[in-house]
Amino acid sequence: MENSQKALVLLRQIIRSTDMQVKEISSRTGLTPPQLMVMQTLRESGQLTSGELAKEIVLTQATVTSILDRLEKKELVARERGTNDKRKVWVSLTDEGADLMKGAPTTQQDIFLRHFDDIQDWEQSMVVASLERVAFMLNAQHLNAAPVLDIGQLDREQNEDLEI
Amino acid sequence: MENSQKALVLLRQIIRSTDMQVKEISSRTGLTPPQLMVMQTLRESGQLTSGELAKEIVLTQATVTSILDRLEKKELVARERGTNDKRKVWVSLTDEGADLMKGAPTTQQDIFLRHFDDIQDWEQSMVVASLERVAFMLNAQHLNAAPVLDIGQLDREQNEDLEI
DNA sequence: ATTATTTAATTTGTAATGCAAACAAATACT
DNA sequence: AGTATTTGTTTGCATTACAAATTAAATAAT
Repeated sequence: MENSQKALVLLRQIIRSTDMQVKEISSRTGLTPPQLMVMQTLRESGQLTSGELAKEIVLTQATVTSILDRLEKKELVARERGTNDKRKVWVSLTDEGADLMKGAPTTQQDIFLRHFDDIQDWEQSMVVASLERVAFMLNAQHLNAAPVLDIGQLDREQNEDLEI
Repeated sequence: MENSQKALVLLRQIIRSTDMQVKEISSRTGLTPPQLMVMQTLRESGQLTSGELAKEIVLTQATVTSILDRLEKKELVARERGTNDKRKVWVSLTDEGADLMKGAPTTQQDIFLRHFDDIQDWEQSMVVASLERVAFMLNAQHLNAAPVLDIGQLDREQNEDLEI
């Protein structure tokens, strides 16, 4: 098999594997995948406004609002109106929410890290370098998307958005 | 930053990038992500029964049924009752559906491949080896989490190639 | 052969995403 | 002041996703 084909198959395996882990952690915590994503983001970033949260996980504000409604009802997150700018709504994990996230959710990373730490130093560097390569190729692909595709469909898609 | 942390961040980038590409292709083809996944699977595997399809994309039959309902209404897939075993329902792309999938959907791979082909041979090998490493680490992690996965399935899936 | 069990897919009912559009409130701009 | 923009919510709608119940067909058991 070609190297390129191998790479694609492996990528798909990685994606799928990660996806299934997300589902597993979700069911273990009693959260849906989007809810889990919100919780993880909050754990990492601490306090965020609803809008920042939406941007971070690439969903509409409306969608995030409804997700937060349910998490708030479960008392896993708390909303607090900004005192300075009263339009803003600051969202954070409650103690209960932080507790929940302390348990299962890290396991995904933990087990990966345990394996990762087991391999040789040079191999770690190799893996990182390769992932950088792949990320770049995928990312370039995203930034390039419109010009190359040009399926003649509707929009022209200006690609000014850069991130990393 | 630690190698392991770098690896995790990169992995997340890769996942996110892929996710956004899926969304992009979806909106371009006028399909939802799950619908796209069904279409892609059908394009690859040709004719499948509803149940095989569900297993392949890891969703319930009930869910697949409703997705197929909509794809059938758009005349992108066709359902045909099995003549031999009349319980089975064979699903396949219509000409229209195949046409739609001929356009954008492959581009994801195409652009990646173009970049991939550009890099040196030794680097390709390195990337593949690294992805194998990562896939293994993620996989082991998954197998750890869900101890035993239904042995009955393995019997039935002797013809299946890459399933984890 | 008749009954029971299993298999394959659908139907039903319910919760949750996800978005666009409309909306309200606070802030910024001129 | 008066208008525009930002921030978040609400509303309405299509879709996903699943469990449980259901239908129909095939297979097993007695």
